[in-house]
Amino acid sequence: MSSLEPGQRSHLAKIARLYFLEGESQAAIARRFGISIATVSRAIAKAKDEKIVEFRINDDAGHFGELELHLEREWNLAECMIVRGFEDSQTTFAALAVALTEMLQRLLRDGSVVGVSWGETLKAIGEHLGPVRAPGVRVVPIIGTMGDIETGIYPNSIARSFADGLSARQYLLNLPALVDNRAIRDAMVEDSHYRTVQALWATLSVAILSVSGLSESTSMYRSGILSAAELQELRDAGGACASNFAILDARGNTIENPITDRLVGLPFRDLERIEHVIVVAEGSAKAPALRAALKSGVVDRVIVDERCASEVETPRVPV
Amino acid sequence: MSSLEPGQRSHLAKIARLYFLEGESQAAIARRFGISIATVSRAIAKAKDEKIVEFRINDDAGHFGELELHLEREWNLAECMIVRGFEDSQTTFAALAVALTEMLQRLLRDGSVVGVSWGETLKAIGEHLGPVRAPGVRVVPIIGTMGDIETGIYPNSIARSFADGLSARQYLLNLPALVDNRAIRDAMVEDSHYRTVQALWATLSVAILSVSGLSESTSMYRSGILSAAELQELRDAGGACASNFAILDARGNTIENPITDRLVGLPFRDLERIEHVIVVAEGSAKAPALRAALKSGVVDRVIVDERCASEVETPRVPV
DNA sequence: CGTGGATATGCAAATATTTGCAAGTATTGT
DNA sequence: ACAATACTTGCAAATATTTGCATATCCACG
Repeated sequence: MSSLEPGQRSHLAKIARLYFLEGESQAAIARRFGISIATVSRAIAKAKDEKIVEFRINDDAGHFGELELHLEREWNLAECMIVRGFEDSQTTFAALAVALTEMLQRLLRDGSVVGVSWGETLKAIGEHLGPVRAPGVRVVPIIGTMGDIETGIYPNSIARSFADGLSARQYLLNLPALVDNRAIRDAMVEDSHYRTVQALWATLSVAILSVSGLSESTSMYRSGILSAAELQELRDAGGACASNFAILDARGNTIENPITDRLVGLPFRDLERIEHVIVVAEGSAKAPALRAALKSGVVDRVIVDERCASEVETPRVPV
Repeated sequence: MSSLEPGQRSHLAKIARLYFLEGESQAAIARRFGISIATVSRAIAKAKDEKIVEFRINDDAGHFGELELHLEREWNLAECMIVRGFEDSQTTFAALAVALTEMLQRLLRDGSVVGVSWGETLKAIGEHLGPVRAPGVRVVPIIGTMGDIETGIYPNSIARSFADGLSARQYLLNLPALVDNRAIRDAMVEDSHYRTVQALWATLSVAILSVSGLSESTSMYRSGILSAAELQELRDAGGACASNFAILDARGNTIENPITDRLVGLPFRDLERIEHVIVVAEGSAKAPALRAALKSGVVDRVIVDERCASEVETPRVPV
C-alpha cells in the first residue's frame, strides 16, 4: 500500500482533471507535461485507486440500476433487468414483456432457436411481446403438451404467441408432457416426433423459463396436472421450485420426484449448454422459487419486477 | 439536441455503471448485452454528454487545480502551476523554485539548452532550485551583463546558480546589457562573443523569465540601470511590463522605448520560437505585468503563487 | 404507400490506452 | 559505503476504444 506524498496528490488530480473533465487524450497530457504516455496512464489508474477521481451515475430515481448490478454479481448473471411493478399483475407482465422484447432484440441472431417453457407468466408475456427484427428465428416449446383442448396455457399456444411476437417460425411439440409411466415415456422418446424436437433443442441459443413455487396456486395444480397430494409429496421431498416441470430444492439441485420419469421435455440440466437462459418472474411470491432456480447456476439472465427483485435480495424471515 | 426516451436513460446508466464503477471493458459489456463494441463506446460517450455519468476530482483543499486549469485555458498555456503563498517572499520563492524544479525535471532532455533571464525573482529562485537529473543540459543567460561588480542579480551569477541546480554546464554572456547608443550595439553584435551566444540562443528549448512592473520598485530602477525619468517615460509610452528588458504595453505588444536600441539580449519576439517559455512571478503586485506578458502570447508556462494567480484572474478595479 | 432525411448499427481501420519488460533510481539494512 | 530490494520509468507490443463508412431502420410528409 503506497501512500502519497503531498505533491503527488495534486499532480494526479491535475492529470485526472484534464483527462476526465477536459477530455484531453493521455497523449496530449503526456506532451504537455513532458512525460510518457505510459506514465499518464498509470497516473490515471492511480487516481482511480486513490479515489482522487470518482464517478457518479445519475440514474433516474425509480430505476433499479444498483439492485440489478447487485443481483448480477451475487448470482453471477450476465444480465438482470428489473421493471417497475404495478398493482395489476397483467400490467406488470406487459412491462416484463417490454423488457424481454428489448433483451431478445439484442440477443437474437439470424437463425437463432428459442425455446419457450410454459406457465401463466409466459402466457401473459407472450401476449405482450413486441416485434423484434431478426430474421430466421425459430421458436420451439421445451415441454410437452398438456390437456386435450387448447387453453391459453397450452405450451404450443404459448410458443405460438412468442413466435408471432418475434416474427419467427414456430415448431410444434405434439407429445404429452406427462405420460402414465416410465415405460411409455421411454418408448415415446424413441419416436421421430421426439427426435425432431430433440434435434432442435440441441441447437437452442435462448431458453425462456418461468418459475413456480409448489403451493396450490401453481398452474400445475390449478390446471389439474398435479394433484394436491402430489404437490404435498414434492414439498415433503424438499421441493422449492418448479421450472419447466423440473423440481428444484432450495439449494438449486434437481430432485427426484414422482413425475421425473414420466416427463417429456427438455431436461433441466440441459439448460447448461444453452447460451442464454432467461427466467422471467413476477411478484414477491415467486422469490423463493426464483432463488432456488438461481442457485442451480444455469440461469444467465433474469427479468423481474421490483417486488420480486427486492424479495430475492432481502427475503422476509418466515414467521 | 437529441432527447432521451425513458428507457434509454437507464440503459446508458447501466453501461456507464459497468464501465466506470465496475471497470468492465467495453468489449465485455458488448458481449454481455449482445451489442457491438462500437455501440458501447457510443453509449458511454452519450452518457457523458447527457451527464448520466459525472466525474468528481477530489483535489486537496489548499490546492489550486481549478484555478490552474482556468488560467491555462484563458491564456492558452501548456501549464500553469500555482503554489501556496507565504508571508515571507523568500519562502514563497523557495516554493516556486520547488515547482520549477519539478517542471524542469519533466521538460529537460539530454542536451537541452536553457535560457535564463534576470531579476530578483530569478535570483531567489535560482538559489533554491533543487537537483534535476538530466545530463548534458546547458544554461545560458539571455540578457547581457550589468554593473561592474558581481552582485547577486548579475545575470551570469543567476545563470550560474541555475546551472548549479541543474548540474548543467554554464555559458557566459560577457557583453553589457545596455550600451550607450545604437551604433555601439550594432557594432557589438557583430563580434564573435555575441555570435557565439546568439548561436546558443537559437537552440534554446527552455527560457525562464520573470516580469516586472514599471514602478520604482523594479530591480531595473533599484540597481540603477534605469533612472526615474526613464521609467516615467516608459510608463507614459504605455509600458506595463518589463521582461528580459523588453517593454510591453498592457495588450502585450512590445513598445519602442529609449533602451530598445541599446540593448544586448535575446529579443522578446524570439521567444516565440522556443518550445517552453516559462514565466515565474510572485505576489499580487506582479499581476498586471504578468497579464501583459501573457497577452503577448509567447508564454507557455507560468509558475506563480496564489496571490499573483488570483489577482491575474480577478484584477481589483483600480480606485 | 412511397420517398427523403435523420438516426442507429456493425464492420474494420485508425487511434488511444494499457502492460510486460528491461534498465535506471531511490531506499533500506548491514 | 555497499549490496539487496523495491519503485519508477519509457519503450514497444498487446489490447482496448473510437470513428469513417456503408447499410438498415424509422418517421414525417406528400
